[in-house]
Amino acid sequence: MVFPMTTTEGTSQDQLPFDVFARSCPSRETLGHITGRWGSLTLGALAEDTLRFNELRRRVEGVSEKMLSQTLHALERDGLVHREAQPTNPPRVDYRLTPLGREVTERMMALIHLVEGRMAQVLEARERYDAERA
Amino acid sequence: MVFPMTTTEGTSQDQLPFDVFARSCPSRETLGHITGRWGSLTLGALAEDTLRFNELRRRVEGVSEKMLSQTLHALERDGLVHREAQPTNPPRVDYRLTPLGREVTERMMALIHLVEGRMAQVLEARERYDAERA
DNA sequence: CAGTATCCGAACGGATACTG
DNA sequence: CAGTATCCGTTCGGATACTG
Repeated sequence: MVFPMTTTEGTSQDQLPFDVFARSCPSRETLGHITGRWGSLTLGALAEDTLRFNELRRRVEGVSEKMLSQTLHALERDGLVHREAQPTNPPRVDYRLTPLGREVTERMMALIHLVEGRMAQVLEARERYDAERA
Repeated sequence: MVFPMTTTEGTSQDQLPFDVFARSCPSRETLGHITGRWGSLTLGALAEDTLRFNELRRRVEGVSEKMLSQTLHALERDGLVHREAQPTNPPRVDYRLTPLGREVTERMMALIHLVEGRMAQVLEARERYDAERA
């Protein structure tokens, strides 16, 4: 299957042109940016607020400058995050979700909240699993 | 903050005991298994069907035996996937989602479908981004 | 403040060979 | 078929130092 680099308007095929299960579909890369170790947390941190670089660093505990920078670049390039630099001194840069980013983050937060809410169950499952092969 | 290793029933605190934004909250690890490179696709593959090991390998294009095995173990330990081995020859092992796994996968698929449906927009954003610094 | 550049160890992950 | 074991290159990612 070939993945179009432009929109598919004008075509009338029923099957979706993008499929994350396909090895080289670009949607897999974008899903990677969103679900990656720092991607999901960065989007989540921006879910409620516009934040500055170091505010993000504090909110996403454990992320390094390098990784946060990389993550933001990837999300900005994919059109999920908007970067706005004020030409002041000291510099001030605000990051916020784009409309597309908000859609994506809504679903990601639904997943995150479910996981947080079911962690007790997960920890029980782990104990059972570990006990069975002890 | 200390994360409880048991359920929190009986407490009446308003704040959630688990928080993925906290550096050492175990929910971050589980979210990692779910959103990891192969975790999301493995769950997605099991969304509709019970599948055998090699069926999964074919469905999740590009995954190696090693990674699929690791991924399934992690998901099984977290109580998201159930493994059922028939003691036949040749061996037959079926993997299917647990009820918890189905809840998680529902949300993950909502995210995946959104991303697939918005990829044209993402690719446009990338072209704009790349053009601006060419 | 908001990053970039470099170094370097750790973890990821693919290929291959092997086992029950 | 359903895995495990090993090798080994690639990438991830943290610490540190530096720039505008």
